Amino acid sequence: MARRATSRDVAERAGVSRSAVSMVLNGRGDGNIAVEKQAAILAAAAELDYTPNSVALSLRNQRTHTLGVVTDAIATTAFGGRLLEGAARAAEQAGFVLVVMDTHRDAAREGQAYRTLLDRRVDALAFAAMTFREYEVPAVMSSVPAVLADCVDPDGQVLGFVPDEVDGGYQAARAVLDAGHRDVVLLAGQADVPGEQHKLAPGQRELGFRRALQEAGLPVHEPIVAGWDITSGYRAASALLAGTPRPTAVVCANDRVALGAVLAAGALGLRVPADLSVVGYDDDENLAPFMVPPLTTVRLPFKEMGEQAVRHLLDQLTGRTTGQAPAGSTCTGHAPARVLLPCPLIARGSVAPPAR
Amino acid sequence: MARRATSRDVAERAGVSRSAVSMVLNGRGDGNIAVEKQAAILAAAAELDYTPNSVALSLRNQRTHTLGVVTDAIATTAFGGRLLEGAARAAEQAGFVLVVMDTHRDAAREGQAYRTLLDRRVDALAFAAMTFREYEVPAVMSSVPAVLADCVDPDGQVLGFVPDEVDGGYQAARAVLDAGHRDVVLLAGQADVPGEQHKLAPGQRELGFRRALQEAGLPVHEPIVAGWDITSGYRAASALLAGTPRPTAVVCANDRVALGAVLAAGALGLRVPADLSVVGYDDDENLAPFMVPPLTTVRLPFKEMGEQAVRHLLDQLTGRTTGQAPAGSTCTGHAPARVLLPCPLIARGSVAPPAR
DNA sequence: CTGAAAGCGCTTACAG
DNA sequence: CTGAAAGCGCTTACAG
Repeated sequence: MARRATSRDVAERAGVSRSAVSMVLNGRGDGNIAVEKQAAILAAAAELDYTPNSVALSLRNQRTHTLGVVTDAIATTAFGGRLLEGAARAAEQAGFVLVVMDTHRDAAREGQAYRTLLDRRVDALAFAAMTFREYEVPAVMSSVPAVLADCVDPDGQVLGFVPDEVDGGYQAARAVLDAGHRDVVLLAGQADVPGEQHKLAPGQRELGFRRALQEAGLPVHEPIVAGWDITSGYRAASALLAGTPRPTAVVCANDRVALGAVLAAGALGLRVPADLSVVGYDDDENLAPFMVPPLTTVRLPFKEMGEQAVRHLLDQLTGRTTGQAPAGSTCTGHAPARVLLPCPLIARGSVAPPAR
Repeated sequence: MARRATSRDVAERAGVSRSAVSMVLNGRGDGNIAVEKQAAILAAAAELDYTPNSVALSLRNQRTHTLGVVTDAIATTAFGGRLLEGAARAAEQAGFVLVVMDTHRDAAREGQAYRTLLDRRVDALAFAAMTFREYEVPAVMSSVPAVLADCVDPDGQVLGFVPDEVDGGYQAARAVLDAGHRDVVLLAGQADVPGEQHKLAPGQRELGFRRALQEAGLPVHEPIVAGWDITSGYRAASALLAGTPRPTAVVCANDRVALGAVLAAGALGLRVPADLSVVGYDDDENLAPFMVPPLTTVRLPFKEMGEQAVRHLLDQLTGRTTGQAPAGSTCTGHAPARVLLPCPLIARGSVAPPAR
C-alpha cells in the first residue's frame, strides 16, 4: 500500500522542475529541455515507476477518458456481454475506459445512472438496449456526446447502431430456400411480452422472410407466433408438425425456439435435417454450435454494435464529428437516425435439401 | 453541453464563501453557518442544479469511490453477468462504482488492466474468474485492498469467495436419492480443457456426490467423464442408456450436458422423468426453466460471490477490517483463505421416483 | 532553455 | 460564526 510516486518526486530525483518532468514525459522535451536533463528525468521516472495520476489529469484537462454506458439488463446476458466486449475493446484501444451501469429495466434507476455518470464527468454517454427497440432519449443525455446501441431514437436526434433485422429474416429464409425447400413456415416470436418493451425485431424479420419467399415465387404461409423460449418452440412445432401438409423447413424466432422445434421433431420420430430443416436466430454460443445437429442460424452483430457505437463517440470527442459517415448503411433525415449492421447467416448442420 | 455549475457559482449566487457552501452541502452547517445563509446556499444549489464534481472530490479526498474488477472473460457470459450484477448492486448501495476490465484470458492484458485501474486510483481491486479455479495473485494487486471471486489464492493471502462445490455435488445426488433412486450415474465434466485453466469444480462435486451415495449405503458407480456441452452429454448418455443395467437417474456436469442427456433419452424412446431422472448444474436461466420437462438443477452462487466480495472490499475500506468474519463458512489459516457460499438445489420437473 | 505561477474544483484546518 | 489560504497532482502559458 505504498504511496505512488508523483511528478514532484521525479522532479526532485532528477533535479529539475515539475514542468520539465511534464514536458519530457509528454514527448515535448526536444527543443525545450537539455538532452542530459531529459535522460535524467526518464531515468528517475523509470526508477520510481512513475505514472501520472489519472485523477489529477482529469481535473486538469477536463477530460476523464471515460465513457459512461447505461444498459437495461444487458450486462447480465451473454449477448449483452458481446456488445460490451466490442465496446470495451474499441474504448481500450483509444485509452478510454468504460463505466457501465445496469438499470434492470427500472426507469428510476436510469435517471440515477445518468446522474452518477455525469457527476463523474464521463466524456460521453451511450445507452445499450437488451433487445432491439425504440428508446426515448432523456434530455440529460445530450449534455455530452451520445450514442445508442441496439435501439433507435424515435426523434432521430441521437444516432443508433442496430441490426439489419430485415436482412436477417431474409438470410434465414434464403438458407432453406437455397437448399430447395418450397414449404417453409416461420415460427416467430411475439413483439410484445408482458412487462417488456415493444420489440422491433419480429416485424422486421418477418418482412425479410416474406420478401425472400416472394422473390422465390412461393406462397407465404401465415407465420405462427410461437414465443421466445424452448417450451414455446416445442409446443408450436409439435402442433405444426403433427398436422398435414407438414412443412419441410421451419425458420425460428431464436435458437431456443429452434431447439424446441428439434425436440418436438424428435418426439414425433422426425429426423433433423433429413425430415425437417431448422434455422435459428442469435447464434447463441452455448447452444447453436453444440446442438445435435449443430444449428444453422443468423448472428446478431452485438460486438459490432458495441464497437461502432464507441467509435462514433470517440470520433465526436476527437472532433472528427464532421466528415465520413460510419460504416454500414446510414439513414438520417427526419426519421430515426440509424446505422444498420449486417446479420450474417451461420451455416451449420440443421439444413439439408428436402426429402421429396 | 452547458458547463456544469461549480461550488464557486453557488457561493456567488448565495453571497457566501465556497467554504460555507461545502460545509452546508456536506451536512456540517448547523452550528457553523447562520441558518439564513444555509437556506440561501441550499436554494442556490437547487436552482443551479449543483452537484459536486466527483473528479475534484477524488483528487482532494484521495478516494475515487471506484472499485476495479478484472475478469477473465467473465463479462461475456451470462453467469459472469450475474456475478457482476451482484457486485455492482453492492457497490452502488455504498456510492461506489465498478470499472470492469476483461482480459479474455490473456495474461499480458491482465497486467495492463491492473495498471490502468491503479493509474485511475481505484480504491480497491477484485479479480473474478470465469470458472472456479486457483489464481496466482500478482504482486501489483496488493497495493490496495483486494479480493477474489470464484477463485482462490493458493498462498492464502487474498480472500476468495467461492461456491461450496462439494455441497453442490451432494445436493445434486440427494435430489435423486430422496426420490428413491438407487442406481444413479454421474455424468461429469473434465477438469482440464485444452487452453483453459485447471477446474476445481469437477473434483469437489464428485466428492459430494460420492459422499451422498455412501451415506445412503449405495455402491458408487465410476463417474463417466462426459464433458461440458450438449453434444458431450448426448454422446455419453446415449452410450450409457443403451447399455444394461441402465441407471434410473443421471446427475450431470451442467445444464447443457443434462439437455444432451434428455435428447439422448428421447432418441432411445425413454421418457424424462418417468424412465429417467435428470439433474443439471448451473441453473442456466435460459435453459433450465424452459426445458421439457423443466430441469431440476443446482444453482451456483454467482450473484452472492459478487455481492460478498464487494462487501468485503467495502468493509476493508471503511476500516471495519477487524471484527466479524463474512457470512458463509470461512476457513483461513495457512491453506487458501476462502469463504464457501452455498449451492442450493432448484427442484423442478426432471426428477421423479424410479419406475420399479 | 528553464523555473515559478496559476488554475482545474473541491475541502479542511486556521485565522479572525 | 465566517472567509482566506493551502493543497490534492497535474499542465500550460508566461516570465526570465
